Amino acid sequence: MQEQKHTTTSIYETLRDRICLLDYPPGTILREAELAREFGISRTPIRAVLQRLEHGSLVRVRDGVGTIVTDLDKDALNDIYEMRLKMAELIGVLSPRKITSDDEDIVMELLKRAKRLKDAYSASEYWQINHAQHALIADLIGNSVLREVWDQLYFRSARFWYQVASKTPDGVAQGLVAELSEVARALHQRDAIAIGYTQRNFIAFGFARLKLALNPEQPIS
Amino acid sequence: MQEQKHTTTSIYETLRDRICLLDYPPGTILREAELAREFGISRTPIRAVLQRLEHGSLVRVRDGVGTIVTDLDKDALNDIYEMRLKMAELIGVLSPRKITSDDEDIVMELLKRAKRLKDAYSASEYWQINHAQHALIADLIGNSVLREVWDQLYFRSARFWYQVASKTPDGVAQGLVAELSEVARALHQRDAIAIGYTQRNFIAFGFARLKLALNPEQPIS
DNA sequence: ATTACTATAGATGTATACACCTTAGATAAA
DNA sequence: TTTATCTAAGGTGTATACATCTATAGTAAT
Repeated sequence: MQEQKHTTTSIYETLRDRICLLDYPPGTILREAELAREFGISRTPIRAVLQRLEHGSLVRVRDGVGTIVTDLDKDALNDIYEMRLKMAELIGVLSPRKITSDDEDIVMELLKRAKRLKDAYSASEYWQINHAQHALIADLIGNSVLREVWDQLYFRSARFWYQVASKTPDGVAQGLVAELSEVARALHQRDAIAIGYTQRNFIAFGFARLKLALNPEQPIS
Repeated sequence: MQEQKHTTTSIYETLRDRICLLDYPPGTILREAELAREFGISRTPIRAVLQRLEHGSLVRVRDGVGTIVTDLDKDALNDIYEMRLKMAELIGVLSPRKITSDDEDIVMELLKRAKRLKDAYSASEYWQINHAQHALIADLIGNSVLREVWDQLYFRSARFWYQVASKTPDGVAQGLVAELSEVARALHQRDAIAIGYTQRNFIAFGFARLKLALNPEQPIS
C-alpha cells in the first residue's frame, strides 16, 4: 500500500499510539497478515513489532487466534498507578540531569498551547501536549533504568486515562494547565524534586478520577 | 541435534542462564545459525528468543554482525544498583502477599544448603540457592509491576555479581548464610517490610564489594 | 431439543531462500 | 612502507510457503 517509508520503529510507534488513542480498543484482534498488507511489508517484521508491544503489556499474542489488545482489571490498574506514584517520587532523587533555560522555554510553550486548549478542545492536541510534557520530564531523569520504567508505565496507563479525558474534556484541559504551571514553577527554581512531587500529585489526582469514572455507581466511601 | 524437547521459553531460560553464569562473557557474539543448529530448530524461533533477551538488555542485536552479549560501564552499573536499592524498599510497602509457614520451610532448607556451601563451595550450587531465594522473595511481592522490575534487574546484575562471587567464594558463601538468616528471621515475624530492608542492605553490601572488585587499585577514599 | 463430534476456515508458529549490511583481508597506488 | 580501495565471506533482515493450533458452524446420534 505505502511507499516503503516505514521502519520497524515507526510502525511500532504507530501501533502503540493507535492502542493508546483507543483506535484499537481493548479486546481488538490485530491480524498479522492485515497489518503486513497495510504497511506494504511481510509478516516477519510485523511479528517483531507485535512481540515488542507484547513486552510492553499492550497486547497478548495467542496462537491460532490473533494478537489481542489487552484490558486492565481493577487490580492491574491499581498496581500500575501504585508504582507510578513511587517512581515519580524518585525522579528528583536519583541524580537528575541539570535543568536549563531550554527546558523552561519548552514548558512555557506547552503551557500556551494548553491554555488555548481550554477554549477549543481537541483530543489529538491534548494527547500531543501530554506526550511532549512526558518526554520533557522523562529526559530529566538521570537514571536510565528509572527512565525506562517511567516510560513504559506511562504508555501502559495512557489509554485508560485518555478514555476518561475524552469524557470530561473541560476538566482535563484545566488540569493540564494547572500541571504545566506547577512544572514551569519547579523548572524555574531548578528544583527536580519538586518536579517529581508534582508528577506524583497529578498522577494521584488522575487515578482518583479514573476510579470514579470506572465505578460511577460507587461514591467515595 | 536434540530431540525437539525445546520450547522457546526453555531456550530463553537456557541462554539467559548461560549469560548470567558467564558461559557467554560480555562481548561474546552469538550467531543465530549456530544456535539454531544446536537446538535443532530454524532461525525464526531463535530470533524471537534473542529479541526477548534484547528487551531485557542482556544482548544487543547488530545487523550484519551478530548478537552481542552486553557489557556494563560504571554508569549503567550504578543506575541498576541505585534502582535495586529503591525497589527493595518498596517490597514490603506495596501490599505484599501474606507470609505463610511454607515460606519459612523453604528458606530454612535454603539456609541448610548455604551452610553446607561454606565447607564445600560449588559455583553452581551457590547460583541455585541464590536463584531460589530470589524466586521466593519475588513471589512475596504483591504488586505485579514491581515484581517484573525486580526480576529484570536481578538478571541484569546477576552476572557481574557472579563474577565477583567466583573470585571470593568464602566471603560470598558466608554472606549468603547471613542473608538467609535475616530473611528467615523476618519471615518468622511475618514482617514483609523487614524482608525488603534486608534485601536493600545486602544489595548495598554487594554493590560495595562489586565496586571494590572492579576498581582494585582504588582503595576506599 | 440437546449434546457430542467433526470438518473447515483462518489465525499464529516454523522453515527456508534470498536481500542487504558489515567487516576483514587482499591488492594496488602513492 | 603506508594508505586507500575493493572484494568476498558471513552475519542479520525480509519474504514466503508450509505446519500447526483454535474456534466455530454444521451434522449426526441420543
